Amino acid sequence: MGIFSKTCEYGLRAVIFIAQESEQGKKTGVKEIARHIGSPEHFLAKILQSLSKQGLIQSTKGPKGGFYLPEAGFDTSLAAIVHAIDGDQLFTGCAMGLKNCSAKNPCPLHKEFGAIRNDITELLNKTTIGQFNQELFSGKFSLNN
Amino acid sequence: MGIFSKTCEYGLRAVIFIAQESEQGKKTGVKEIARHIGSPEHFLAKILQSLSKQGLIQSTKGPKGGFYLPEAGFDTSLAAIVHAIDGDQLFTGCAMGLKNCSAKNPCPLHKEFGAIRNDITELLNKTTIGQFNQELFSGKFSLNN
DNA sequence: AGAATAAAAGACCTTTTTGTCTTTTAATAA
DNA sequence: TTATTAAAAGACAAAAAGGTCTTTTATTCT
Repeated sequence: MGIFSKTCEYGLRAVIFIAQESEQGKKTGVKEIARHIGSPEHFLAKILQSLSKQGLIQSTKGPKGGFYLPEAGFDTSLAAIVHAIDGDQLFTGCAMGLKNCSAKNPCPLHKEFGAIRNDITELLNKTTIGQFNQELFSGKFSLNN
Repeated sequence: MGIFSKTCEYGLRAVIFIAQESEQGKKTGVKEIARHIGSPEHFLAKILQSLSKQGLIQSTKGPKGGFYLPEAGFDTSLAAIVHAIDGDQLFTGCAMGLKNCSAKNPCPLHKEFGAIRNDITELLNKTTIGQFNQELFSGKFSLNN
């Protein structure tokens, strides 16, 4: 597996896509989102329901309904999404899986991986959901295979 | 989940421990290794069998048998262990799970995560299995909870 | 040679992750 | 107010990861 779980990969791609649609005032249904990001439809529905319950995206039911980002949502960090789906393992866990690993009781990789973890955290914190819209519109960035 | 699979976490801890024992000319049985690194015994046995089959560690059966590192084994990189257990996903996979992600067809995180992946790869490549013995002996580093 | 030891091999089980399907609830529009 | 639409909810299933147990094979020591 990669850095993120599959669930998280789908979640990130979906929310970034939703941001793009939302910028044009559109709400988007699961079916269309799934098609655009290349994910299983019903599985994605679950993920989006969870993100919605956690307030990271919004939704309305019925005709003309779908998922969308509220104003403030564009500034949500990728870290918030990752945290909401994968928890804080990536941000705080020991690379070697030791529960009591710390500066006082370090695993052999504690220091070096700490630096890398900081880089990852920093990147995910500073990167917002809405910041890719331009490149996505122009086709420079891709969200599907 | 963390950066590595649980299997890989156990594998890394075990091989580093085996290196420490091997430096003193000792062979070590699964039972003792499992106890020292805090892993399930039979599960670890599978992992070590696999690493042994791949030539990263060695073993002999019977009384006075056990796992050990041959001379050259001390210079094996952590990357080699990770690769043997988790494959190359960590080193080459797209953060967002896109199969066709590349410089020509990048996902939104392609460039930034590429840099982080390079750091991880570099660290794992330059770090050898044998280089922690001193600190492990002195109790500065820990492999168990 | 025979007993004891320890890895190798493989069957099997449990939990988590990933994925599918159906029913219910809420919103809209005719 | 009824039909339609789309998310919410939840049951279910498949696959992968994680873990356990037993049998077989190789080695050593007596």
